[in-house]
Amino acid sequence: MNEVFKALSDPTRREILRVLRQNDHTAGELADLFPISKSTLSGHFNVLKAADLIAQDKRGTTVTYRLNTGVFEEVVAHLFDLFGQVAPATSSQAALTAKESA
Amino acid sequence: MNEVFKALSDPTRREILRVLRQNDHTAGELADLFPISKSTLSGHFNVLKAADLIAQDKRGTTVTYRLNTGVFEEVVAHLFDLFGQVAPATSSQAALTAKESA
DNA sequence: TTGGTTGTTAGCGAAATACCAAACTAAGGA
DNA sequence: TCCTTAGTTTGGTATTTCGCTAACAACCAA
Repeated sequence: MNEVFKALSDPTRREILRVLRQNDHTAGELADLFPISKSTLSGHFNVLKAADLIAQDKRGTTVTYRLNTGVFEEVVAHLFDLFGQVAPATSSQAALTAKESA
Repeated sequence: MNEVFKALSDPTRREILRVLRQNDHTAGELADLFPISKSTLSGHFNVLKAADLIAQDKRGTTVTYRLNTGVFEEVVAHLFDLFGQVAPATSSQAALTAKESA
C-alpha cells in the first residue's frame, strides 16, 4: 500500500491515471501528451505497474496501458482507516459530488 | 492538492494521522510513540500542516495537534476524478467495510 | 534570576527521485 | 538482410527528502 501512495504522490503519474481513465493508450500516445522524454515516462509506467495501478498489454512492438480500477477501493478504505469516523452523510456527499462531475 | 498527496506518501506521516484519529496529542506524546527524534517529527508536523491535514493548538510551551478531517472529502473526490466511473455499489461497499473496522 | 522543560529551526550527510541522452531489444517492412 | 519504428534499460546529474545533532526560543517554577 505504501507503493500506491508513493505512486500517487507525483503529479505526472496522477495525470497519466487521469488520461487512462478516459481510454487505454499506447506508450507512444502517452509520450505525445506529456512534455517529458519517453524514457522518463517509461519509468513512471514501472512505478504505476509496481503499485498495480495500471496494467499493460503488449502486441507486437506497441504496449498499451490501461487503468486498473481495482486498487481504488483499497486506497479509499485505507483513507477511511486514516481519517476514522467521518460523518456518513458528509462523506457520501463528497463521493456523489465527485461522481457527478465524472 | 499536490501537497496532500506528498504528505500522505510517507508511512510515518500516515501513522501520525492514524494516531491522531483516536485522540489529540501533544508533540511530546507523539515523540514518545515514534522511534525518531523530536526534530524530525516536528518536520513531519510542518508537512502535515502545510497540507492542512492537521491543526495545532499552542498552550504555554506545549503544542497539541489534532486531525483535520475536512480535507478527507477532497482527497476522496480527487481519487474519484483519477479513477473515474467505479461501480457505485462496489465503492460504497469499500467505504462501509472500512468504517465498520474503524 | 537561574535552571529545566517543551518544542522548533539550522545545518549537514545519505538515500531516494525525476529528468535526460544514449544504448539497447524486439518486431515489421522494403 | 537492412532499416525503421516502438519501447525499455542504462548511466549520469540535479533536486528533494528523511534522518540526525546542536543550537535556539519560549515558558514556567524554584
